[in-house]
Formats: sequence, C-alpha cells, structure tokens
Amino acid sequence: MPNNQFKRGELYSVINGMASTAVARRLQKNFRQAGLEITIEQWSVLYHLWKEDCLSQQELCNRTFRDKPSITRLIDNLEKQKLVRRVASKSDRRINLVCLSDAAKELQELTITLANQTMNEALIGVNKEEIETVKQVFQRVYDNLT
Amino acid sequence: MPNNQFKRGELYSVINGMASTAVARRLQKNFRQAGLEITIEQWSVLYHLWKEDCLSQQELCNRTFRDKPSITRLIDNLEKQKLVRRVASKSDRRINLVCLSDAAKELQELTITLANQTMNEALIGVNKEEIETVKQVFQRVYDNLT
DNA sequence: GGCATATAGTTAGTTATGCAACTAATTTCA
DNA sequence: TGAAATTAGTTGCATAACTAACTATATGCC
Repeated sequence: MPNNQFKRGELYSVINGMASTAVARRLQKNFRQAGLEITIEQWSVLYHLWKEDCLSQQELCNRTFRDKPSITRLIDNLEKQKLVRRVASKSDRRINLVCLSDAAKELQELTITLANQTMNEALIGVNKEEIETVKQVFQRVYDNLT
Repeated sequence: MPNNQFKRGELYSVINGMASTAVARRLQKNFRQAGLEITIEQWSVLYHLWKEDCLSQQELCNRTFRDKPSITRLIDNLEKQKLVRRVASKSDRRINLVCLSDAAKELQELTITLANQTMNEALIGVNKEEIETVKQVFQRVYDNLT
C-alpha cells in the first residue's frame, strides 16, 4: 500500500522535526534566562557525570549517543569553562577520565529543575500512558537501527 | 512527587536523544549508499519544494522549523549543487522564491523511497496506534511550546 | 509625503555534528 | 616475544545550528 508507505516516510520529520527542535530551543532559552552559559549538549554530558563521575570519554560516547570527535570537543569546551577536567587513568594510559569540578556539581540542582520545568510545560495535556508509549517506541526504533 | 518530576526531566533525552540521532544517521547513510550527495537537512528543504515549488525563504523557515540564517545557508549550498535557484519575486522585491531545478525534480522519487524504507526499518514492531500516539504527543508538545 | 515600524534576507562569530585519517597504548595470538 | 589487530582519543574538513547585528524593501499612519 503506497499510501501507507508515504505516511511512514513523513514520520521522519515527526521524530526529527518540530517537537524536538522546539523542546531544545526552549530548554536552551530557559538555561540562558537563568544566567547559565552552558549549552544543552554540554549539559547532557554533565548529566551523565552527575549520575556517575569520572567516566572515560568512550563511556560518555556510549551514554550520550555521540561519536568520539563530538565528545572530544564537548570536553574541550567544558574544560575551558572549568566544569570538568581530564584525569589520566592509572590502569590504562589511553584513557582520560572526565571528572566534575566543584563548580559543575553546583549546577546540578538548578539545571535539572529547569529541565523538569521545561518538560512539564512541554507535556501539558499528555498523559502517562502516552509518555510511556513514546518511550517504548523510541527505544524500539533505536534497537531496530543499531 | 519529586520522583515523577525527575522522570519528566529525563524525557528530554527521549525526545532529543538516541532514537532521533539513530534515524538521522541511518537516513543519511542510506542516501550516501545510493550515491546521493545531499544532506538530510537539504533533503528536508527539497521535500517541501516538491510539495509546493517556488516558496519564499521565509515560508521555508516556517515549514522546516528553521531560522532564517539556517535557510539562507541551506539554499546557498543547494544552489551550489544546482538543485535550486533563487528567483526574485516580481510583486515584492525583498522576497526570493526558491525554485527546483530539473535535477532536483529527478531526486524526488528515489529519496522518498529511501526515506520510506528507512522508516519501515525503524518502525519494525511498532503498530499504527503507537505511531498515531507519537504523532499526537509531538504535535501537542510543539503546540505547548509555541 | 515622509518618518517609524515591520518584514525578507544576509553576514559574522561560536558551538555542534559527521566522516576520515591519524597517533598512541593495549591486547591477541601464532 | 613480537607482529597484527583493537581500542582510546585527537585533528582536519565540511555542513548545520543559534544569536545578534546588519541591509534593503514594504507598510502604516500622521
């Protein structure tokens, strides 16, 4: 059924379009209005370090779904802002452990509150079952493609 | 309930994370393997022009959810590749109408087929109701934030 | 008519992404 | 043990994104 096919193709712009763009812009705007100078991409790296500090760059690649050059440069910029530092691993000299500074630890509460507020705004009128479905579909899509 | 709050914050990475990245990378890869040199962002512009040719740059901003500088440079690159050309509007000299070349018209069928195939791969095991829910949630999120 | 305002598009600077090619350290295994 | 393959990270190049500031044209209104 070609008509169904066509609609499936259009789904690309659903998954990768207006909503994700709008959420990203709003979260970045909310950070800026709170006086935070970090980008949402930098924040996503910090987010994983708050859960577990001193991860290797490769581990950050895995957890943030970015490639190695992207992480290299995000860490470069976070290091310039004194939010993280690279610490050489003692057991494997190829590895940099990326560790949070005290300044970065202080950002955790505020930024996560802002992210929660942003998502609460975004999800007004969306119920738990629908959210659960979106999460399941996205996990399925990811699994299908990797 | 703070626990629920926290989970909502995590949803940012659902909407803007692994799945959308994976779909974008796969579609770009499928274009490349078919010998197509266009980016998915350029394709998204062409997509709207195939539906309606000779739109203004502002109208392309609205339909692709991009800002004006982004469209300016996408059109610059599409023009370099001879896929579109800027045509001055006769009724309003501020406006550039962006019109498809014959070469661009020939890309329509193949690229849309590739997009459909990519989304079929991505959506294996996802049923129509779930797809409908995702579309509704994303529309709602967009409306909530704009 | 003419000045203020709004709209269309461009340019400059910073950050981020993808890919390919590279260095350095580690592991594998014949 | 030592050469080949793997893994961790970096660098260079191209494209794309956002912000802010800019030019040019059009519109509104006194």
